[in-house]
Amino acid sequence: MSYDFKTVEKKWQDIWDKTGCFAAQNDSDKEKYYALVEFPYPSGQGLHVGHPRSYTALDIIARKKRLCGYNVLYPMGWDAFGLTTENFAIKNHIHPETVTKNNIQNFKRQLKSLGFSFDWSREINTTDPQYYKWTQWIFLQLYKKGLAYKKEMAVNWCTSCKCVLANEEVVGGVCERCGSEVVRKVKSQWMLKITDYADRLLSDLDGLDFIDRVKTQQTNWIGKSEGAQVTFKTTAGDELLIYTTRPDTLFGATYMVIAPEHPLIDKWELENKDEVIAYREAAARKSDFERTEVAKDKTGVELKGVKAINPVNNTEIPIFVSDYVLISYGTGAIMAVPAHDTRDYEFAEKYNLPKIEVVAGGDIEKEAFTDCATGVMVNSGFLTGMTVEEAKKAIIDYLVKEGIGERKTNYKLRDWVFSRQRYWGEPIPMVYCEKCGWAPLPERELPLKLPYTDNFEPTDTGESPLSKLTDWVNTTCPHCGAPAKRETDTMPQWAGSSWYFLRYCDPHNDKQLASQEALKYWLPVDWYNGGMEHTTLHLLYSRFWHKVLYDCGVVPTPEPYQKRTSHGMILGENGEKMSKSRGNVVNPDDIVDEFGADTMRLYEMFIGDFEKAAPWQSSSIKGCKRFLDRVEGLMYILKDGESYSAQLEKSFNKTVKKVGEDIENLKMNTAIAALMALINEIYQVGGINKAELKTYLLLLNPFAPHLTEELWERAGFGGYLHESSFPTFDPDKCGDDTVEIVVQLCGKIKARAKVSAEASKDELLQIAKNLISDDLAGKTVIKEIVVPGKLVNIVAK
RNA sequence: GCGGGCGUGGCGGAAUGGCAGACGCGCUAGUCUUAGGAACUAGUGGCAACACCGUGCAGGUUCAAAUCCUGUCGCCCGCACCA
Repeated sequence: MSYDFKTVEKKWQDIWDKTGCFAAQNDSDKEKYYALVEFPYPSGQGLHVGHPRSYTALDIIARKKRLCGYNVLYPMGWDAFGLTTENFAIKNHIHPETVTKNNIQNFKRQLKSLGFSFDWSREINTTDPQYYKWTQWIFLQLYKKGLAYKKEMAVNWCTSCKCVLANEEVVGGVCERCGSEVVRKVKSQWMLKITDYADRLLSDLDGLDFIDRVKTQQTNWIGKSEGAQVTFKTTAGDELLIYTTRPDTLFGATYMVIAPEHPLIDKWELENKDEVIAYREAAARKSDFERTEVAKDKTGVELKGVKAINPVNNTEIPIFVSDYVLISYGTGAIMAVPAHDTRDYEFAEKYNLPKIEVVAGGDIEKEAFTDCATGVMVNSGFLTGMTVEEAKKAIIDYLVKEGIGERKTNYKLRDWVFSRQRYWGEPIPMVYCEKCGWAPLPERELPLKLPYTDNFEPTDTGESPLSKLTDWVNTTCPHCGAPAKRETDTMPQWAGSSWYFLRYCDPHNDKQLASQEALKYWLPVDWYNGGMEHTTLHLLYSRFWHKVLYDCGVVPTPEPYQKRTSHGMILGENGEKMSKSRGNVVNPDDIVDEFGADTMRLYEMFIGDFEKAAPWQSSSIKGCKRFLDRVEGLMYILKDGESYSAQLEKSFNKTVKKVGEDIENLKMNTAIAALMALINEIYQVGGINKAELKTYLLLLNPFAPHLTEELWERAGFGGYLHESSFPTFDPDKCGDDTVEIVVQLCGKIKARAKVSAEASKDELLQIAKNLISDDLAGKTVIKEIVVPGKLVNIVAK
C-alpha cells in the first residue's frame, strides 16, 4: 500500500504558494516568533543533504509555533557573493552574476520541493544592489565610528585564490576554501576593530541561550587573559614593554625574548645586527604553517650589545629574538621565566640559560613548574612566603606604585581583515584623495554598484580586478572635488551575512535597512540554528556588527540571537564526510523523487541525535516511507468518534505531551519514534476514530506537512490543517492506571508485578515481600527502597 | 599541548542514578502472491538455558551505575608557541 506522494506533494506546495499562508505579518497583534536558519551559499553543486537537516528542524519548530498561535517569521535568502561562485565563473567563462542567478534558481526549486514553510515574500539576495546598499551603509557607520581603518600589515595570502584571508579563514595553515598554501604578505587592508568589542562579545554570552559548545568556542576564540604589563629598562637607555599573566614570577625572569618583527631591533645598535636581521628575514619567509610546524624546536638569536634590567632586582639579563614570541599578541615581547613556563624552559635548556625557582613545589631540574594553585613563593624578595595569588596582587601593587607596570587584560581575538582582492563582492564605498586621504562616499550615492565587466579574473600582483576598470576607479573626492580614486578591494563574503536577519524583518524598505517598528517587533531572533563551522566566523562577526548597530541606535537589542543550536554533520554511508572526491554524496533530489519530500524530511530527523554527526543510510529511508504509508492506511480503519476512545486515551495524551516537548528540545528523532509507537498501538487496537486521527495528523504535520494536509482534507475535518491548533493534553491522563514494577533483592531482579499506579509505598513493599518470600526466608532485612512506579529493592542478609 | 565531545546489539540509535537495547534498518519464520529486492503477521543482545553474562578497559561511590568519581585506551571536532 503506497500513496501517490508526487501528486499529493505537488498539490499542497501549489496551494501554499498560491495562498501565501506562511507569510509573516508585520502588523500582527499575535505574539511573534522568529525562527532562523543560515541562508545558503548557492553553489553549483546544488543542495547538500546537510542543508535540509537544519531547515527541516526549524521548519518543524516554525510549523508547530504557528499551530500554537504565534505569528512566525521563517525566512530564506541567498548568501551569494563569494569566491566559490567566482572561481566557477572563471573556470567556465560565465559571468558570476549569471552563475549566481542559475544557482539560486536551482536551490529555490530544491527547497520548494521539500515543502519548507519559508516566507518567500521576504526572500533576499546579498548580491542585489538594493540589499548591498545597506551592507555598504553599515560599513560607512563603522568607518564613522572609527571601527574601520586602513592599515599596512602582514596578512594571510592565499596563493591560489590570490586573495587576502581573515585569520578565521586560515585553517591549519592553509586556505579554508581551497586548501592551498597561505603565506604572509604585507598589504594595505581595511580592518574592522572587532577587538574593541571583545569584552562585550564575551560577557554578553552569559545572558544567551546558546548551546555550551558554541559559548566555549567563542570564549576560547576571544581568549581573554588577565595579567600585567611591565616596563624593563635596557642598557641602551630605552625601555622594553612586556606582557605577562604571571607577574608573580618576576624575580625568576632570567632573560627576555622579543618577536622578530619587534621595532626596537631596528633602533638598537647591535654587535650582531646582520645575524639578527637574517633571523628576522628567515622568520618572515616562513608561512604561518611552517612557523607552527617547527613549534617543537625553538630557535633564536641573542641580541649582543644590549641587555634588559630586571626592575625588581636590578640584574642585567640578555635579550633574545625568537619567533616563538608573536608580534601580534600582547606587546610582542616577554620576560622569560624558564623555571615556571614550559616554553621558556625549553628555550633555556637549548641555549643554556639560568633558571631561578621562585615558586616552590616542583622539581625544576626536570621540568617547568607551572601550577598556580599550590605553590609558595621563594627567592622573591618581599614576595617570598606568599601564595601565587597573593604574590600576583602584591607585585602589581608594587609595579603601579613604582610606575613601572600596570594590570592588563589581553585578548587573542584580532581585528577583522575586511578587504578582498576579488571581483565578486560588495565594493567598499571609499575614495582616496591625494589631499584629503580616505573619504567615505556620501550615503545618498549608495548603492555603489559593482561595475559589470568580463575581465574579472584575479591579478598576480595582488591588485583587485576592479583596479583594471579605470573609468570606474577614477572619480572625484567627495570632500574637495579633486580627482580621486575608488577603493578597488571588495568586502569578504562574511559582510552580507553579518546583518541579513535584520533585512528579513522589512526586506523591501528603501529608506532604511529595516524600519524601527519592524525591528522592535521581530528582534531578537528567537531561535537560530546553524553549523558549528560558523561559530568563530559568521556568528561572531554578526554579533559584532549587531552591537555596533545597537550603539548607533539602529537596532533595539544588544544581541541578535537569543538561542543558538547547531546540527551535526550528515556523513556519507561510509562514515566519512560527504564530498565529491570521496564519491559518497547523496543528492536530495534523488531522495525526493524516489520517496517524496515527507519521507525525506522524516528520515533526516529520524537519523539520530540532531546535534551529533550521523552517517547516511539509504536502507533506513524506507522505514520512514513505510511509516507514512501506514499513516495513510489509517483512512481505511477510520471510525466516527468525537473524543478519544477509552483504549487509546492515555496513549494519545502521553504522545501529545512527548511530541510537543521533544520538538521544543530538538529531539525530533524520539518524537518520531513516539508517533511510530502510537501508530503501532492503533493498529494493534484495530481502529482509529476521527478525534484521534485529528490529533495524530496535527502531531505529525510539522514533520510530514503534505500528507497530513491531504488526509485532513480527505477526512473532511474542514479548512486547512495549518489553520488549526496544536493539540493539548490532560496531565492527569498521561500516566497509566497500572504499571509494572520490578522487585529486586540486593539489586538483582527477582520478580515483576503489575500494580496500580496509585499504590502507596507500604502497599508496594508488601506486594514485593510476598512475591519474593521464598528468597527472603531466613534472612534479615537490612534496607528497603521503594521507588513508586519503578521498583522495590530489598536488601537482606 | 590546551579546550569541547563521544565510545551501548549485525547497523542507525533510545534510556542522564531505578526494568539496558524504545523506534527504525537488517535478519528469521509465516501469510498473501505467477513472482518478490512489495505488503502484512510474529520473533530477534549473547548463551542449550526462566540460571548466568552484557553499555571500550580497570578500579571506586551507591541498596541500585550506560549514567556519578578516579585512572586508562581509542575515536571525532575546535584552537594551537596567546607568555
